[in-house]
Amino acid sequence: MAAKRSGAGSKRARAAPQPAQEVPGEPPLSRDRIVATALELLDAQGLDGLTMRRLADRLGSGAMSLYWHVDNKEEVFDLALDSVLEYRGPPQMVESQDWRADVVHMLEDWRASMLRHPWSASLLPRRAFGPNILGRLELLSKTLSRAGVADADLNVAIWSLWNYVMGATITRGNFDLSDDDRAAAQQRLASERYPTIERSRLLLDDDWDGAFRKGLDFLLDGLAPDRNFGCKIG
Amino acid sequence: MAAKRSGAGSKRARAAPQPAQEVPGEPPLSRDRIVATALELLDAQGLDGLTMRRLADRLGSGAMSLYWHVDNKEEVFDLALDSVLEYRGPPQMVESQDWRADVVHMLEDWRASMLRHPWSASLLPRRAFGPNILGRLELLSKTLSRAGVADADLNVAIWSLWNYVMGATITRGNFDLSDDDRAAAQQRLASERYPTIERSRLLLDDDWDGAFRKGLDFLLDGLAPDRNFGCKIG
DNA sequence: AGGGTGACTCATACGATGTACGAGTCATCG
DNA sequence: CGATGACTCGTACATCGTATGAGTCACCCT
Repeated sequence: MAAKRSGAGSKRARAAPQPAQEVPGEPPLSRDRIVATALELLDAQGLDGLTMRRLADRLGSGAMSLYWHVDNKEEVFDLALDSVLEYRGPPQMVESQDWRADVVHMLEDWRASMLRHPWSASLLPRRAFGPNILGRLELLSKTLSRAGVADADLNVAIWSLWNYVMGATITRGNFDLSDDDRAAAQQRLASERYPTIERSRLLLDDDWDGAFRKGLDFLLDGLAPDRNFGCKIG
Repeated sequence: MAAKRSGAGSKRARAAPQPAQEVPGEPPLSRDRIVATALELLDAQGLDGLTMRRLADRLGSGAMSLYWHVDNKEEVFDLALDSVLEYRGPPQMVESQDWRADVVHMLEDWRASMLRHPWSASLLPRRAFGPNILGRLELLSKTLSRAGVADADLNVAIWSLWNYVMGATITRGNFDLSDDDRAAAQQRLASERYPTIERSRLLLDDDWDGAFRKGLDFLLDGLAPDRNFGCKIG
């Protein structure tokens, strides 16, 4: 019985009449504490490292207690992911002159936030859009719109940037762990018929940040509404 | 004991002296049959639908028998993924005039191959590069290189395209299942502070293919070595 | 004062999963 | 005929997510 499952989330409510006396043990369980601890665990042990039992242990509680605050493990993932994506945007970009720099900054911050927690990249492609993602998309939209992108092109622009950032981040997030793997793979190339990528040392290229930035520039060149920005010096 | 784990894969060898007499039951277990059946299962039931026991059942064998042909479940995923990415390239593109059309065709085929098996998108970002992926990357490299992309820019170009295709495919693959989810999410936008993406109906936009193509065009505009291709009429 | 209510915790248990282990079958070759 | 090695598979184990329902305790109403 109990309240459980009222509306969308799971419980909550009740103002704050906590008796304040459990100084010795642990503070009371709460959604926020669960999410914070899940983050720790994920950072320390990766995606598979997060289990409800381990999480509960770290919180000093029984495994099943978590389910009062959270519907299921999926929700823990969703919350952890969204918490990674929190954006403390530029304090005042109300009327920035350089929309392009703003966009680049936003997207680089986005990517950096996720790379700080490598598990988050593999987690992102899930249907739940948390408020923080939506916030980022909103800000991006607003910026592009204000920069002069026609409404008809807005969605294409946003999805293109999204795709690019997502792909770059996911790829990067799943790659840097395997340094010798990459070397091994690259070696395998030599013995078979992949001459071009073998020669360009594609799998060994380490300048992820630079490549991200350059590719983003290309994309923005294409998307730029002001076309004389679109033609770089070449 | 047994051979198990010799070199890289697991066994193989032995020419073909099969006695040919099990016509009634099932053909003998084999790596290929395992992968093919795994594909069926994945297509039918999704990522979580694939379990070693179910796979074995479908093959008419015991669960543990699989492990003779395959190291572990991970390897089944890797093989299934690579099999999805098989590329029957354009028969003769030895000296195609229109490299750009070639690239677009390759990338659209890539995306389409994965979308035909929606589970594959979430699976791709793993460190193992199968031969088919490498083959696609090689072909892409060769095409770009032949089109005049400088060696120094090759890797950036490839990774940019990779990122874009990956992001687009993963996003799409995880989205089309949730049609009302998207409607619900879009509705949620209205009640909160996301005016721009609410107005552009970002989450309801259904023209994935068109958006993919347009964004790709933008990217290629940026990447094009021939810069007068880079400036569209716009 | 006493009983009820609802918020919260947790022990136990269930059904699944991946796979280690080792015994089994059988064709082949010495 | 005995050995070898390819291959199959029953059993068992640890671990997982979570359903169920009993337990604790603060609070409110009468």
